[in-house]
Parts: sequence; structure tokens; C-alpha cells
Amino acid sequence: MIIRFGFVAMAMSLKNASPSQTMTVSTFEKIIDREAALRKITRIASSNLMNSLRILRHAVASGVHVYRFSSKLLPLYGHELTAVWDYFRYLAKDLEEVGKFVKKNKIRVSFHPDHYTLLNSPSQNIVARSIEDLIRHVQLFEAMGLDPQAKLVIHAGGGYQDKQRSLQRFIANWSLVPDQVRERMTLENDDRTFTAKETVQLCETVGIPMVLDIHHHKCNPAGTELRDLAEPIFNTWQETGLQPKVHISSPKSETDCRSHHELINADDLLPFLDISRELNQDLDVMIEAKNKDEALFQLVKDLAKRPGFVQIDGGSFRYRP
DNA sequence: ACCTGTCAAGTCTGG
DNA sequence: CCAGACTTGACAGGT
Repeated sequence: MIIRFGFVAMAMSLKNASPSQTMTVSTFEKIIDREAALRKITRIASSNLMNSLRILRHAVASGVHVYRFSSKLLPLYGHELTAVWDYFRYLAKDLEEVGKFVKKNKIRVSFHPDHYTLLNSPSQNIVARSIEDLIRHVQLFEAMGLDPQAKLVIHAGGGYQDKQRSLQRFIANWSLVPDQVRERMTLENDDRTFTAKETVQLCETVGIPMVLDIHHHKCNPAGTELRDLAEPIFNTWQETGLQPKVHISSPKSETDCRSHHELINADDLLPFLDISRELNQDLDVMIEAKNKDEALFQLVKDLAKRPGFVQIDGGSFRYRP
């Protein structure tokens, strides 16, 4: 069984390489010459894309094959202040260059639109804006020339006092989601509302893959066991040509279980790796830790000393029975 | 150079 | 019914 590790957005090992620089609304509004403000935003976006490329080069050089882009690549993209501006006209070359590097090096990439993106809201306006946000993320992948194996992951949404109705509303709203989004969409269990079991059932209903977050499951298990959920979750990936992806993070402390620690404690991950090994299931594991790539390297170093782990490169292992 | 309050977005809690 | 927490890196305005 093969395990590959990935990291999110930033690389702590690189200096001055933020992929998420931005401009606030108040700064934008203070610039009288709107055209100048929009050009400045475009310069920041270009820098974010070139820093993403630096991070990807660093990942490849380190043997890392899995990466999640920052969702803040294009400042204020989607805000009404910038509605007149065609970001892609000016950023096409940068996006293409990033995409070419991803394809050439076969890096598995994704986006995680943030928790304001809700497909199950009772407000049709919020649902409509969320779909627009998902489309904007898809447009980025398309401009990079990346096929539907480049995925989006979001949560099932809010509970709104009635989880069952809220799940039904997700299913009803799914008909509003265009194909270009559907074919890239995946869902992740969250740490307070929708459990892994509820999320995998929802994924089965709408026919999309599920990303298991091991830490969220620990916060929000509702009496379910990962051992029983692993197979159904893995099955949701069957048609995609991709191996299942899971998220791992370690709690900051016992009292603050939900926050992310700087590093990954291997003990938080090993039980699930053992389940996957029993099922002979290859896995991609996304590290969600404050120390980003350095948490990945630390975990790799730790696992390399343990029985059964045969290191392939800086970011992957063969895990033997 | 460094520090502190603020930031596009929505939901949930507690008062 | 409304203010504040939630999470986070980075801005913005102060020193």
C-alpha cells in the first residue's frame, strides 16, 4: 500500500513566498483611480500565482506530490467592487504556467473554498452566491488547463436546527449546481455538524467522492467507528481514477480539541493507516498543521523510523503488513 | 522593525 | 433580536 503526503497553501521553508497576499476593501476604496487599484490587485494576484509556483517547485524537489492551493490567489475576486474586471485576461499566462508545472510533475492539486460557501443554506441567495464561488474556483482550474481530477472540497454546510432537513436541502440544491462544478466536487465531514457517516451517505446520494477528515471525526464521531466507515468512503472514489484523500491534523491541546497543532502526532494517523492497509487501499493524506510543509517533513521523519514504513521519497511511503 | 486591531463572506451561541 | 465568537494569515495604521 502506498501513502503520499501533501500540505496546504504555504511553505514555511520558503521566505517571502505567500500565495495569499490581498487587498482589503477599505484600501481599495481609498484609491481614487479605480483602474489603478484593479491593476494593483492584478499585480498581487500575479505574485500569488508565482509564489504558488515556487511552492510547487519546492514540493516537487522535496518529493511531495499532493498540494492544496490557497483560495485567496486572486484578491477580491467575486466581490462586487471588482465585477467589471477580467482577472483572467491579465493572468492567463501565469495560470497556464502553474498548470503546466502541475501536469508535468503529476501533482495532485485541490481547492478548499472556505466555510462561507454553503450549498444547503435556507437562503437561496446564499446558495446562488456559493455556486458562483464554486464556479470561480473551477474557472481557475480551467485556466490552468487542469482536468476534473483537480477537485474542490467543501463541507455539507450548516445544521439550521434540523440536520435532516438541511441534508435534504443540500440534495435539492444539488440540481442547481452546474456540471463543471459537480464533476470536481467532493465533501468533507466537519467537526460539529455533519459526521463522517452523514457525509458519506450524502456523497453516495449525489454521487461524489468523500474526503475524510480524521481529526473532525474525532471531534464529532456520534458513536460511529472509522473501521465501519472506511470501506463506504473508499468506494466513493471508485469511478474517479484517484486514490482516496484524507485530512489529518492534531489537536492543539486536550482542552482545545478543535484547533490545529503546529505538528502532526503520528499516533493520530496510525490507526487509520492500519485500517487502510488491511483493506489494501492506497491513500493521499493532506497535512493540516500550522507548520505546513515542515509538519509534513517532521511526520515523514518520524514514520521512517517505524516498522512497516518503507520510504519512497520525501513525501511518500510503502506501508507493508 | 514591531505591535495591535481589523478584515468579504455565514452560522451558532449566549445574553 | 442582536452582538460576539469562530479561524486564520495578512493588511493597515500606529509607534
